[in-house]
Amino acid sequence: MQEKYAPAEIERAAQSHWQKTAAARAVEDVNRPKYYCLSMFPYPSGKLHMGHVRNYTIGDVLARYHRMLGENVLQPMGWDAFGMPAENAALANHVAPAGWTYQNIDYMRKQLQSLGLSIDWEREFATCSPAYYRWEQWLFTRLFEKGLIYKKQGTVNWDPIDQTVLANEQVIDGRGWRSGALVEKREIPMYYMKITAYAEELLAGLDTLTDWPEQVRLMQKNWIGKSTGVRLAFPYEREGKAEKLWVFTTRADTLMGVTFVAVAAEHPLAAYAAQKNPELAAFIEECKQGGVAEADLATMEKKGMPTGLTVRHPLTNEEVPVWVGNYVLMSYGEGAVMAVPAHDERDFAFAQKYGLPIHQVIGAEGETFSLDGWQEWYGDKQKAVCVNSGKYDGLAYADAVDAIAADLAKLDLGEKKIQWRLRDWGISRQRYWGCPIPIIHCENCGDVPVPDEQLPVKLPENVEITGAGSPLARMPEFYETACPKCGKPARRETDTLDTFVESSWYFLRHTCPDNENFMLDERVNYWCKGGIDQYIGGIEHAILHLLYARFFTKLIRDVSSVGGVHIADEPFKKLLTQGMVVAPTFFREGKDGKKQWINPADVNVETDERGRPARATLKTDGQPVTVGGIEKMSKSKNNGVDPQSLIDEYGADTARLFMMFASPPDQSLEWSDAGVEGAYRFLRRLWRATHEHVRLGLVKASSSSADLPDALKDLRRKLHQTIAKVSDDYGRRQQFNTAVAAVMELLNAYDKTDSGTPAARALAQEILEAIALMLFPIAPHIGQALYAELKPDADAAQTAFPKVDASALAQDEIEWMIQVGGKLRGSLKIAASADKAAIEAAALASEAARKFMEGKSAKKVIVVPGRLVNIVV
RNA sequence: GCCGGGGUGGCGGAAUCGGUAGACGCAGCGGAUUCAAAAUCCGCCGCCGAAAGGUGUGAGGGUUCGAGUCCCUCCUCCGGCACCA
Repeated sequence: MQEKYAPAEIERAAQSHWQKTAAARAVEDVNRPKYYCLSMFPYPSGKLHMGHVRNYTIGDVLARYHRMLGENVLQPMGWDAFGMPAENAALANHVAPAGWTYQNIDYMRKQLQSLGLSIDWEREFATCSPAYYRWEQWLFTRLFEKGLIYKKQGTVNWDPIDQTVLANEQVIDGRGWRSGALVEKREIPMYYMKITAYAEELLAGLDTLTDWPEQVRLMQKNWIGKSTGVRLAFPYEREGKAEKLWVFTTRADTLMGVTFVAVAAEHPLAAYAAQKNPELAAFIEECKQGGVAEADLATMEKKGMPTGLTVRHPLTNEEVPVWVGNYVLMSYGEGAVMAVPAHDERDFAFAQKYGLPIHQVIGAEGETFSLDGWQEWYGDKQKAVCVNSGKYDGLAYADAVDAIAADLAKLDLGEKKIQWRLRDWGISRQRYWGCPIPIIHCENCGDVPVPDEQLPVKLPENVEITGAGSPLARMPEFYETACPKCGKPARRETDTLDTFVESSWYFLRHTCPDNENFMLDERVNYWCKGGIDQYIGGIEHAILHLLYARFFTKLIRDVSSVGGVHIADEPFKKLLTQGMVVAPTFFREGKDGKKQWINPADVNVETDERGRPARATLKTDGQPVTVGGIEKMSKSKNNGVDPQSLIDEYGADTARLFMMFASPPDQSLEWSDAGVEGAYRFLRRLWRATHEHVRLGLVKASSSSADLPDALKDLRRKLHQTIAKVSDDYGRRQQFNTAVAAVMELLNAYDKTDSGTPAARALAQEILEAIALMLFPIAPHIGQALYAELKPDADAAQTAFPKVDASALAQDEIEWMIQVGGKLRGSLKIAASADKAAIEAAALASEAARKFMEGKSAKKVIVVPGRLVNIVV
């Protein structure tokens, strides 16, 4: 055995050994329990960052651990290869998005392989390959035929200078990121997926996902947002004709307090009123300014203008003025709301601003209402009752809603209704680097799906990106085609699909990536039975990606033409949401006011007393740069830290070990390489300990504590406690930092114990073998190498995880903590066989108790089994 | 604005079901080894205090024999908000 730990050498050897033995190759085998372990696939942005290392190391730890438990493990990898960054890179560097993407994939694959991940690379694919997206197009046409995909108008961000649609990310402070122009909302036709048809099932399914973090289930529940309320109408006359203005409310009990109605700027009634009202038309035009992101809409100043129109209150027939409000969302409910300023914060602020009346209709007997305290009347639905509401006075929330809904129903002006916050999913993108939408527009036949035999609709790969509009719309050779139905000249759709579509089903395709005839085959039945056993990915995907993936799983299940395969209701049985790796951001503002983001590696940073970056200068010119926030590592903020230098300097095992040791996986982690040295030191120390043992000669490992002297008995107990702890941390808890700490403690204890006797050498053999195997999931190369030295004929990658010897855990004495009045005052060793009375007596007689009870008698003695005794005086 | 999560020594973090706060590691300090350095090894290390002891988990309040953990109010940071992925 080599004396020095040489990571580069042993990592090369281990990786070539695993390749030779096909250690990570997954083969269907119905006789073994399967374990499909999947990490969210990366976008090929160029280089790995620390978030990737964290994500894929966690996945590999679980995959390797479960292999050691004897399960048939599948751990695949792919590339989420369509997306905006490729087009941005194309613009900046005059390269084709396809070439840029494939280059990135090649580089990042090498980086992943250098980490020693036990991935079955035979199942790799990139979503930008026609072999993958043809099945996405195929599914699109099936869903289109079933009406689960349909066309309607949608609102997008429009850059009037670049004449192009912008993503929300490309709208900065209401302006286009490249042109600087004020962004406008614009309505265009788009395809939508009817996710709302599955709202009820997506909500109910959350209750079955017991191995998902509660946090994620809660966020999805709130996102789907089921609320029960009343859809009701305010009647009015328009040019002599009776019309109804519909609104939705969850607070029908406040209907008698309505003092105005507000409609969205895009509402037809607003447009009608604006015809004879230039001022209102100007206001509606103003509302079009700015982007469509909800965070911006919700935080902007609430503005409104009266339309001059009135509607009639459905129950009192009183006139109610109609306003246009910029805070009313056309996309939720009816695009119109009834306003009850006395009992809604937003309505109250609006009424105050524009001098609209405020009528209290909720209260409690004997209490009075003042404008300052209006919130008190809103909050508690349980206690509140109707007041100033005529026949509804005295009714509590639920009764009032029922009574009012019943009266509205009699008038044909309303009914109870379930309302969802969830909206249908707009999947059209006016972009090039995505999956072409397989539709042909024919003047005679309308929107015709591309027939199966014409799939895939291939995306031309050699194109020039100009930043203005979609290149496909300028390529007659792409869009000029014939109608599949009537054969007349027709125009191919030039929009592409939202890239979330690719990531909504890739996990199924990994089971059968080579099938050229079907989207999926029976292999999916094996690997995905009961769902993918473990899914690992960033918490930032808690809602959108995970919801869309759940939705797609149900869609594919329900498309009967995907024959012979049985898809589970839910795709991911167990979910581990990784916390983000965050890092400080730095930037300089260019002459045009645009931010140029600078990588943390390129600046020198001064920190304040709280350790946060306060000032920074660019290394190349020594001049200051602006310090931004601490944010998740991303390409757009250029704050990703490349792990390659870490791997080059210390090896993959140290990088992996440090990443796992730095913090629990679900917690966000502010990147710092302080402490990498400690991980490396630990591996070196372990190497040295093993080398010393091997030098003295291999022996048979001990297997019992029966004849060991006390010191060795204690050490062997520590070993088996550690095996129990590490198994629990890998398996149930999925918390790897504490598993590493436990192994470190074991090595510390091992180092402190004398090792001369044959019994000690046998125990050393047992301990070192166990450490090599326990560390194998996290640091597989050194685990492989050390185990081979300790057991020359064995292969760690083919060896079971160490088992706990329960008899080694037995203890003669237990140390009890002694508390007096809840404060720790001492400790006491008592025989493990002592009963409760004996423990109480011993505690009361202890020196700590005597000293701190000050002669008072014990009022109560609390014994917490195996832990402490609290004497209450 | 809305939804979700976090805040514990100089730093990363531990404390798993309400029961020893600070495991493990980093940094620091003192020592050994060395011609010297690196590496390694030993010891110390929340704060106040000479000690006894007191105090301490973002702030304030509460429940409990006992609270980092449960409840209420607030501050602050991070993620998501439907076209970043």
